[in-house]
Amino acid sequence: MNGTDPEMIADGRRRKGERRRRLLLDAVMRVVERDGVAAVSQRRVAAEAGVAPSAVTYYYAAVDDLLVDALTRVNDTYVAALATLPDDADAALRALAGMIAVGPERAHVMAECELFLLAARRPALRPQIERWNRAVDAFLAPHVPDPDDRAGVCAAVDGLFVRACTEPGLTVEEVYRTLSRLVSRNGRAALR
Amino acid sequence: MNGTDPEMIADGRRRKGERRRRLLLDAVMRVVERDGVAAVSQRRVAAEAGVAPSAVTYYYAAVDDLLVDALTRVNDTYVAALATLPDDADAALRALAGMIAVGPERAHVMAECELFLLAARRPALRPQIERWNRAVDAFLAPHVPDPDDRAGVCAAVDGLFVRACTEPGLTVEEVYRTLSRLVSRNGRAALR
DNA sequence: TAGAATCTGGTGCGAACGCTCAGGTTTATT
DNA sequence: AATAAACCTGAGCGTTCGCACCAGATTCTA
Repeated sequence: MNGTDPEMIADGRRRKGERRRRLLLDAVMRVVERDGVAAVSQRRVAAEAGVAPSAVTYYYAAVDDLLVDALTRVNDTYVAALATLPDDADAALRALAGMIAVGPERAHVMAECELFLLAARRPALRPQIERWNRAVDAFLAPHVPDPDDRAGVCAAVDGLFVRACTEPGLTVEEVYRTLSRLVSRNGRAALR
Repeated sequence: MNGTDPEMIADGRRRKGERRRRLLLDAVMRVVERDGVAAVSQRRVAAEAGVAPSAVTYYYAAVDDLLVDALTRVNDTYVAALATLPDDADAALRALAGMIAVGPERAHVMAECELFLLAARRPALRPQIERWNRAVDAFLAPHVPDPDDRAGVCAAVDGLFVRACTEPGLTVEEVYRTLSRLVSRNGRAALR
């Protein structure tokens, strides 16, 4: 994320502004979770955050910018999470599966997916996509050395994210099983 | 698709109606292609089809129904296309890659992707998702016999669809390469 | 303490939205 | 020719939307 840690800002005015920004972004996420990206509007977010509609305009010139910022933040958390997964292949895959198949907390997963589709149309989000792709690729690199093999596993990770959106009942066990199969077939163990 | 072939309907009135319905659905696809699912509205579709706004309401009680119908049709074409792919593994994968990486004609690919995300919220679209998943699974079954291995390849297919949306420059060659790698690693050839 | 920067909430405009409805046109049936 | 069914439309109602504008409150700097 481009945002500096709010607590590190000296100026108390700006600090309050940053806090306010977070309030709005959290509200956006709640709206996305409940009604989807399409339902995100200036007024609705304001109502969700308990704030005057004009406050949204104050911090974001257009609602579109708000959306971009919110989805960027979601991507941040995922990229960061990928970077801190354990080194051990099995443990890492299990953790990744846990990130994908999260029953009730689907909001972030769906937001990440909607980010992908949104990026297909909005150039402003393209860098986020590339960041995500690079992060997945880097995470898999140690376990699936061959780039061509890795491309398939990367695609599968994306596909599993989508499936997690469409199938709320998807379990961590299922995702883990699929992932570990893929890695064992395409990864180190399969190399001759 | 539930719709009967319009040309087979005896009643000229209904036939005209069916033609009209197609006109609207084509307009929807054009709007989706240009501005995304979010931009689909009664008035916009009507304008795109060169029809009075009330005409949309006449054929579809709510715009949501229009969207469901349009996306269902897209899914129809994909499911049908999957069913008629050649038996030969290599030829089939090449054809599938051609379905995914279609440069300018991305509209249908994106529509299929948006269908997936929409279905995450609308129960009316759930059956379409399951139909798609079954179709992919059935297509891959001869080439990737083991169900657990197949799950990974299925996920990768979905992921490649998403990637085709976010990367307009994705080539058929790249997709084919990835797919054939996956199948050779997970499929018949890899079995012991 | 003065002044600048930041924040806040209220009001309102123009546009687009979904949807209803009364009534007119076309086509099929009898 | 008469009746009915299906098709089609223009006008319009009520709602929501994004955004602009601005007066006043708050907060920091000097």
